[in-house]
Amino acid sequence: MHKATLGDDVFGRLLDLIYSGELPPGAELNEVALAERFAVSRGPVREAVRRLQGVQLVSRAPFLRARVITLEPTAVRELFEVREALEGYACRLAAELMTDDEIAALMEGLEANNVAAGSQARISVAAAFDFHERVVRASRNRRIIDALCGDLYHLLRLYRRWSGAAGERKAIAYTEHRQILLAIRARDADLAESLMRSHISRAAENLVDHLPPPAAPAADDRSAASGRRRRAARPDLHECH
Amino acid sequence: MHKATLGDDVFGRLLDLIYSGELPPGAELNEVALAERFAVSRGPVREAVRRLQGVQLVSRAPFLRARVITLEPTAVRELFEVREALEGYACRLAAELMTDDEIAALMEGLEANNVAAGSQARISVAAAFDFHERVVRASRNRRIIDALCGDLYHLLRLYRRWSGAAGERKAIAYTEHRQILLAIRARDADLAESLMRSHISRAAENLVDHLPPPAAPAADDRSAASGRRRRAARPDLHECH
DNA sequence: GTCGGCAAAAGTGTCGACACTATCAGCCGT
DNA sequence: ACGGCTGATAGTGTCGACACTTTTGCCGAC
Repeated sequence: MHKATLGDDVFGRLLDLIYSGELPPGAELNEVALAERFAVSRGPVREAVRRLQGVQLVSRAPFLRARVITLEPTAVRELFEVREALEGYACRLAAELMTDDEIAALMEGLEANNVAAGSQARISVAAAFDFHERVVRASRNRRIIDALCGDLYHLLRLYRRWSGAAGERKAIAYTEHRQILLAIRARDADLAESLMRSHISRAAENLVDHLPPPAAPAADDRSAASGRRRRAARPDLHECH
Repeated sequence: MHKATLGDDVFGRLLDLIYSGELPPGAELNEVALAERFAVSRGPVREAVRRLQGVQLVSRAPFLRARVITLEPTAVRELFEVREALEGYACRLAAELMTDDEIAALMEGLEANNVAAGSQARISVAAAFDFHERVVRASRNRRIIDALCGDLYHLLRLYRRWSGAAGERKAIAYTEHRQILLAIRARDADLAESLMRSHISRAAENLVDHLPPPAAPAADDRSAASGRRRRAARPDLHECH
């Protein structure tokens, strides 16, 4: 069937490199180096980089080197405003369109995860993703789903990866998620949208407060380009939005 | 400075072909044919087509031919829902962020255009675009601005190009625009967002009602691929959203 | 006459080489 | 010594050719 093309493969691998921190924010993407590394020609690499540019994970000008985006607080704010608008609206649609069965299933998953959260915080995070994703998909709007679960989701992961936001929001998130779901079950679209917006807004504040120092422009760390350094302090710490 | 690259050039030219109707919805984009036509190699054409895919103006699977998107009513609805969410939010931000001077200037432009609309309907449309664009830009959110004035704007133009929506909304639009602007001036963010949403929602209904028949799958018109036919009935009729 | 398989054609994916542009080091003049 | 200029260098943009996939048209079997 759809035999995966090399470009798609390289795209995924570059995403992994970015998520893993091997390509930290601000790192430059050298087409030939990447092509060598992945043992492919420059064509697929080019295409993958262009796609990353389309997702706004890398910034690029015509003849200049492509760079992984930096984590400016302004950009974080703008990203979360878009999430507020889009995911809030998706939540409204969900309140109008979800079937009772879907709501019940989501509620069940939320509760089941909450009891498990005490011992294993990790799976709580995964479930938080799951909650947001399921609400978004319930909007039945392919364009919104693609935007939130595709492009914006990548950026979100990147920001979370590099933010030192602590886990205190994990506990709060459950409560907020539950309130949102209750509003959906009550078919109160206005309330559901409002709650989702507040939820995301608070997550944004939490995240921006824990952003790393603005990439201290001291010229000491001049080695971020092609090497494989800067191991992640906490290799896989995610945070609840 | 930024010497335009061939890929950018081809991208723009393809946009023109799509807008002009020479590449109608559903037409397939042949890379070699386009490369010949533009007197460039397949590389730039490939890149341009990929960018069009990123903007969702063409749909494409790995080894299949790229096609200009079709105008399904569902897709129109989804597009306008995104506009409702995003542009409504932008309107809220505008109500909070616009300076009094900006508001006064926009009001002035709106009024000036209204008096001119009686004689020349064409410029009224351009001004409607201008109104929406200026409100969006007032959101100060680069991500929202890029989305609405970039990707989604292209789609909007395409839909309007192929919809037979009549001009009765032009008159109504002025009133609605004015109400929105009054809400902004009153710094009533909730009202401004709500009004903008209603405005866009009504425009969506108007547009979807006038969509062309769902590309009647009768096999009579098998000639839509590479030639240059199907002249526009009304070469440049735009419609107010 | 219709259906299924097969081979040619059309089209996209990938590659390596060449052309053009930006960056940086060193040189010259002041 | 400092600033501007000029090469060399690294990197991206473009090209034409080849490999792989899908589609299409044809042929024979049922």
